[in-house]
Amino acid sequence: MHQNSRSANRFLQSLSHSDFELLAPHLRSVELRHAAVLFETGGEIDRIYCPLNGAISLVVPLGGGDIVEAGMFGRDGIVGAPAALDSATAVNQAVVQVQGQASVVGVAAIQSAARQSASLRTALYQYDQLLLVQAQQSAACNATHTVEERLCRWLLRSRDVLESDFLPLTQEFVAQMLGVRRTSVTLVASRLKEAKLIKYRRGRIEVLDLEGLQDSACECYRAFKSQEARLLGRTAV
Amino acid sequence: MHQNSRSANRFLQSLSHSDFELLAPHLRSVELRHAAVLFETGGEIDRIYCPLNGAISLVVPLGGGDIVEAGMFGRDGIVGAPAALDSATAVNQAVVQVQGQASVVGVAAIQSAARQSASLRTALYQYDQLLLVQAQQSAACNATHTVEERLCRWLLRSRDVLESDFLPLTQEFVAQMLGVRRTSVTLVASRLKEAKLIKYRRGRIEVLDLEGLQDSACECYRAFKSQEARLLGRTAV
DNA sequence: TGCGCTTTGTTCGATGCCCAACAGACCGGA
DNA sequence: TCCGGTCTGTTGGGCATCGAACAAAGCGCA
Repeated sequence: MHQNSRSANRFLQSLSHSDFELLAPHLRSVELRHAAVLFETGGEIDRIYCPLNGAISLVVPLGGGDIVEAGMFGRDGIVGAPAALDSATAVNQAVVQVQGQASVVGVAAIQSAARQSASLRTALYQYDQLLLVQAQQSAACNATHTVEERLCRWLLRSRDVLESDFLPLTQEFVAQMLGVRRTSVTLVASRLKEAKLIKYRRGRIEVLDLEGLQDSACECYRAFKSQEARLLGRTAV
Repeated sequence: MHQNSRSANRFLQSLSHSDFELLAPHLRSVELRHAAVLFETGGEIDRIYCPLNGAISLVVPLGGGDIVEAGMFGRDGIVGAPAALDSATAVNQAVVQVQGQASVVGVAAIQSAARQSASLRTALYQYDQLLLVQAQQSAACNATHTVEERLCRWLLRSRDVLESDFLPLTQEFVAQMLGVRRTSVTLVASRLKEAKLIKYRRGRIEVLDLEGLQDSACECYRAFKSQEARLLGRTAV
């Protein structure tokens, strides 16, 4: 039943046969509904999410209701790794950015599996490192780059996560993730549209010119990709 | 010989007797010289640093030579935890912000110890989480808060790390960490000086009014402290 | 087909920060 | 005591983004 989830999620895919067998009996399917909050900052993480499609953002809530994104994962990763490696308390909020399905494993099962397998722990830890990479690259990017560069970076990353040129997102939502005004996004987006890099209408953004977008993005996009390749490109220790 | 290092560094302090004994034979002392680079992004981490005093910044290098800080640790933490938990490759650059001493453990010894002790792994992992907390809070902060708020937050954090109101730092250096112009720091700093929150001269900043600084800082400072307290306040699993 | 809500577009003044250049002050070393 | 380099102060123009308010258009739903 969950063999197909293994081929859909990169984390499950990367596991050795024996590590996968530790988790397989405990895998369940859940729907990721848009805007659903999977866990809260300081709250308990009750399960680990292995998205099969869609996207999950990890965000920092700020006083005043604003939130800013620190990183995102889709089928290229997992969400909730700390539940397996430590206590099950979240240091951020997880929000469904684009609806989809995920395979999940309850916290008790994943902790028990992690206790048994060092290679599973390493695999989990790599995705935690990958979130750190995103968060710190965002910190640098948000401090120094323009809204246009940051928007391009973010669209490119979303495209990679969703593995589709078609991004079901509103400008309002994007603005929140970037920590800028919605009108700034509208302004920049219309420039990108005019340059034929993207097109969009009411909650649907579509990437038209991948190379062009990359040229307009800051180095942060490539920086993340190269770190991702390095981290996942080999199994460690 | 290294019993005193145990009392000086909070990580070593927090370890159980048996975990500490795993590391004790391998502890060595090193000097942390100002501006020394302990490891590079993508480079090997050859040892874990447990500062006894001074401060180490974890930074993201950007093309063009700029760097932006993602987090910092002093005797309140450790630097290089990933070396023990995964392959020994760094996802960021570690730079000595304020000179001092550190106890260090070579990568082979720490990996071997981590393989033997789950509680040691958990302890190491907590400091990795703490870096994530700093990085993602910085991402949010850099996106939405003013230079004044960010400077105050940063000074407060430095003060906590150094456990001193006296911060041996130049405005140029601070500006780099925050990802802003040096002249912006000068401008804001002189306002803080006028308000009698700080005083300074050529590379020496001194906190005069702690409460006042906290009032001028954004919520991000308190947000980090509360997460730190939560993460370290109890031993997990 | 039409209504209403959501999303996007546009204006415009305000402002915070950039950017570059230079002046002045401090401090250590000769 | 003077000199040179590092650090801080100051200027002023320019631009990106904010902030708030309102207009227009698209889409779902009845």
